[in-house]
Amino acid sequence: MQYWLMKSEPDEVSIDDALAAPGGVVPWFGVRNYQARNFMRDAMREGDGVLFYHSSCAEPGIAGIAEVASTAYPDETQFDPGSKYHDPKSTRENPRWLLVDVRALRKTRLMSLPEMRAHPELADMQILRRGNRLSITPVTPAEWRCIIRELE
DNA sequence: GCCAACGTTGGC
DNA sequence: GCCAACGTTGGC
Repeated sequence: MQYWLMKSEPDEVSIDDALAAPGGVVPWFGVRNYQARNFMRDAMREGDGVLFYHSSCAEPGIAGIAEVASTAYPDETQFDPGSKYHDPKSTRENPRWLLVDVRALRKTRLMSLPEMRAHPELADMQILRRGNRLSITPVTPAEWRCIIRELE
């Protein structure tokens, strides 16, 4: 059992959108970074805990709790010429990009970046590091417990 | 819209 | 394999 923080742009898929999906399950499409892909492919397992993070928006921060709902499988958007996630170099025989399904469990109050920074226990979180751009990052059990406690 | 940080690309 | 140029991310 591991824990993760996953960024989503709420204009694209917000925690409300995910909760409104059938069973609260959404495919985490659009990851186009090898490190993030490898986390999904090599380390994520069904039932892993997920902090649902809203990025590139007015109020960036943790907005909900979710869980990993599948192992990795090919991201269909890479094959769709009409998608902004289309990758002409990827083939169905050898797909370059994968995704996992994520099940939204509940919406929380927003835990903002400044609030996260104010917690000494969270000081080492990857999301808080300068220049961090990775859309999927591991969260330690201690960080997870701290955040869950704060959001209760 | 700015801009720092970082990943990717491609010429050599 | 180096590295400059370029594109993207994402908070502010």
